[in-house]
Parts: sequence; C-alpha cells; structure tokens
Amino acid sequence: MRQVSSASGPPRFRLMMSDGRHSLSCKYLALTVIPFGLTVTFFHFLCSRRVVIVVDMDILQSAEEAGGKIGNPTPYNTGVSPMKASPMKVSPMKASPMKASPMKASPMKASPMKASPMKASPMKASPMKFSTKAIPIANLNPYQSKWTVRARVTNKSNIRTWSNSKGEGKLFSFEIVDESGEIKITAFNKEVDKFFSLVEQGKVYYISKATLKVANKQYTTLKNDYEMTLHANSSIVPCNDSEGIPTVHCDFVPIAELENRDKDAIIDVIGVCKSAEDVSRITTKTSREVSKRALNLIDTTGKVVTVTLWGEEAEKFDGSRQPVVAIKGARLSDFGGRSLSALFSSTIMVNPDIPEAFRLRAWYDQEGYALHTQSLTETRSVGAGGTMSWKTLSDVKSEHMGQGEKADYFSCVATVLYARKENCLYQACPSADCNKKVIDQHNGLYRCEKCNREFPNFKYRLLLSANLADFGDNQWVTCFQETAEVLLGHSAETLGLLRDTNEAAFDEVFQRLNFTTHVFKNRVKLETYNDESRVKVTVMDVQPLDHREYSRRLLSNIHKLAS
DNA sequence: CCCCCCCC
Repeated sequence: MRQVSSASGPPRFRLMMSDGRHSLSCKYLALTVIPFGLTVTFFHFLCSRRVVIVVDMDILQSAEEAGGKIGNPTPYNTGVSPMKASPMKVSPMKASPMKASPMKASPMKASPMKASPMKASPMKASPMKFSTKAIPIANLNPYQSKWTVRARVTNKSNIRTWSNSKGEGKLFSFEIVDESGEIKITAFNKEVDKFFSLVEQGKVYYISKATLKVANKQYTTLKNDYEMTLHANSSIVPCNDSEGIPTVHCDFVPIAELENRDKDAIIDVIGVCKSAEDVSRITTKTSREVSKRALNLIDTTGKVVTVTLWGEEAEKFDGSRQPVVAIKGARLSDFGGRSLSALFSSTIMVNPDIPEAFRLRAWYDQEGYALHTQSLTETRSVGAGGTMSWKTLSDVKSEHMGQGEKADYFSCVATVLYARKENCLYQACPSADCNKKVIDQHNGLYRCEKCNREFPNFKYRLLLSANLADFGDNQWVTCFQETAEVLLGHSAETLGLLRDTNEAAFDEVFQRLNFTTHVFKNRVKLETYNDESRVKVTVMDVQPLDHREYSRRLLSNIHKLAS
C-alpha cells in the first residue's frame, strides 16, 4: 500500500495486494481512519471497484514504516473523500455501524492477505444488493432463497483435502450460531480460497446466498435438519455488531459426574491440565499416522480424567504451565473406566476468558494442586482390562481371589521376606520371542523343543519365587524376567554371569532384596498341574513405594473406617 | 462434492 496524497482530509492510498494466486491493484482507496487508530486491527473498506477489502492494521503500520505517512487518525465519518459517498454508507456495514460499536483491540491473527476476498468477491457479482434484514437460523430451509443470517462462527475447521472415486478437492467447514439455533456451513475448492481466512472463529458475519440441503444426521451433532454449502455467489460479510448473538455456550459436566454419564455421550468439560503426555505418533487400524497427546484434567470435584487430543491439536498443545483447558463437545469413552476423546468437531480452549476458568485457576493454585487425586481413567491397566484395586495379602485368601473363570488383579504394598535364589535362572531359547527352556545336549548345543532346533548358545532368563508379606499375611509369588530384574536390580544376563563366576556377589544381590518394600501389581489365577489345583500369584509390575501417596491412602482408609 | 473422530 502506498500513500498517494495526504492533504487535509482523509489520506489516500494506492493498494496492491496479492494472495499468492491473484493480485489486485485498486486505483485509489479512500481511507478513513477511525479514531481508535492503531489499536484497531481490521478495517472494512470499499474501493472503487466495489470490492470489500479487509485491511489489517499491520499493513498500515508497515506502509508507514516504508515511508508512507498515515497522518492523524480522523473520525471515520468525517471528511468524505473524493469518492463522493462514504464507503460505509453503501456498504452492508451500515447495519452495524462502526461508530456505534467501537471495536475492541482484539488479538486476531494478522494475515488477512492469505485469502483476501478480493477479485472474485461476491459483492462484485451483485453489488450492494445486500439485505440487512437478518432472519433467524432456525427459520432457514431449502425452499426460500432470499435470506441473510447474522451469526457467530463457533467452530472452524482446517482446510482438508479429499480424493475418492467421485473426484478430489479441498474443503473446510464451520458452524454458526445465533439466538435461534445453529447450522453447519461447508465451503469447497474455490470457496475455500475465497472464505477461509475471512471466516474467523468467534466472529459475527452476515451470511447469505448459500445452498441449503438436508443434513446427514450421521455426521453432525448440531441441532439443525439442514446444512449450508457455499457457492460462487455466496456472501459472507463481517459484522461488527455482535449484540444478541450468543458466544460459544458450554454446559460443563463436573469431572466426577462423568462416571454417571453414558459411553459415547458428547459433553463439555473444563479442568486444569495437571499433567500432559508428550505428543506421540500412532498408527491407526487403517494404517494412517496420527499424533496424539493425553491430558489429565482435574476440577474442583478432585477427580481427574484423561482427555486425548489428536492431530494438530495434540502437536500444538503446551501443558507446561498447567493451563485451564475447556473442551466443548468431547466424547466420553469407557476406556480405562472413563476417559474423553476430542473429536474433529470439538472446540479446545486453552485458558479461555470465562468465569469458570478463573474460578478453576484460583482453586487449583490455592488448594487443588496439593490434592490427592483420583482418576476416573485407570491408566496402565495391566492384564485383560480388569481394574486394579488395592488389596492386603489376607484379602487374596478371604475374598477367594483367582477362583473364578478369569484371573483377578490386585495391587498391594508388600515387603520381600525371602527370594529363592535356587533355580531362579534358567537357560532359555535364544531366538527372539521364544523363552522356552532349552535342554543342554552336553555337546555345546542347546535344544529348544518349541522351536525344534538346536542352538550353540542360550540366554539366561529369570523365574523368581519370592515370599511377600504385609501386616496381615504373606504370599508366595512368581516374578518373571522383567519384574525379577527390577527387584534384583540386575539383568538376567549379569546375574547368570555372577552366579557362574562370583557366588558371594550373587548371594549378596539376594540378601539386599530381603526386607525391601515395593508396590506390586499381581495377577491371581487358579492353575491346575497334575490334577492339583492351586492359586498362583504372578507379579506383573513392581514400582517403588511412594510413601506420601501410601500415607494418604492409609489416612483415607482410616477415614472411611471411622465414618 | 466431505463425513476423518483414531491409540492404549
């Protein structure tokens, strides 16, 4: 943009713009800078070609820096330029006069150039025949064509491409809401170029001349029988008067309440992101790669729930400062008990400017952070989906655990009284994934019956029997490779070598294990061998004891017993 | 005209 005159009266500029595909050179543009000056981010102007142009203030600033002088801001409705009529007087903006609603400085994205609605603007096709009388969204139907709605964009998608037997192309969609209802709007191909950057989440627009069709209920959660498709003559014009147009409305469900909701329910949730996973890439069943990131949200109910974000949302999320996260339209899953998954149609708001968020922030910073929390989402559920619960060793017997069809699982805090070093190591088949014990052929070869092969070598594996005790009982358990390595603090390989070369050091490893306390996760199952049935307890996981957490749990148990 | 909402 270049300033071409700046006498008294509004400055005039020559405007040249490019969106990378089209370029436009307007003759002269009558600029009327409104009093809020540089704090205003967007202007809506009409140039001599009767094209609505949205100009970012940054452009004006860079124009100024580049040598142009913008001059003192003049009130928008003074000093009508040589263009005779003030642009505002003929523009659809009339219905929403800027003078009546000073725009707030808003942190909008600063690249209006990306896809400016120039050249191919709908305004050109039918200049200024814009009805300013908006009708409610709820009154829209496919049988009337002359309508305008005034509504707020609530959920704008990214641009997506498709390719199938019917062809290929790109599209984006968004949802709009007014006081009467909501509707989904989709733009394809050329309309993507035309409208994608104009349409901003949270902003209010006049929208007209789009095609209405019956919505496929299979794909929408919106309460409307119809949806819109934009076409070449469709018009979307920003409206600065958002009075009476609702903002995004959320019905937040307290996290503790999620336990009582049905699987697959679409709900709104808000919580402090207490912790978040790193982003990771997973491959879906249809072998597509996608990013995911799980967040743990806590609210004043003291309960935590895991929410999974996908794709770009997962990648860009920053949980490092424990932000308040609100999600509109997450889907409730029964994975791990109760968990949530963001959908493409979900709106994810980080530190939203709403009272609930401020309340949560204050609560968390003052007390929530210290709370001993309980998650609705049972992470790391070892075993076949069964939930882990805390048991004492006497519970194992008194509750007849492991006697049923399926195995039972439990966690316990227990102390190793004794671990058998005899036969704790065996010589296993060296091939990957086969841990079968090999038979020493005493000719330098080891035979694996499972693989039906002889190998010149073997690998050591651990099968450790240990006696665990807590305050009420004791229990023999079996630890296989991984858990035994954790308990003994050495790899099976090292232990095998130690046993064969330094028996004293080998004994010392076992001595050190005695009377150490850990958190054990176990599997209990009735096993029958040679017509003899007995309950076997297998250790699935060993973790160090978190004394703080353990004490809290004991206190909580005392509390329950006392009440 | 899309319609993907996934993973443990």
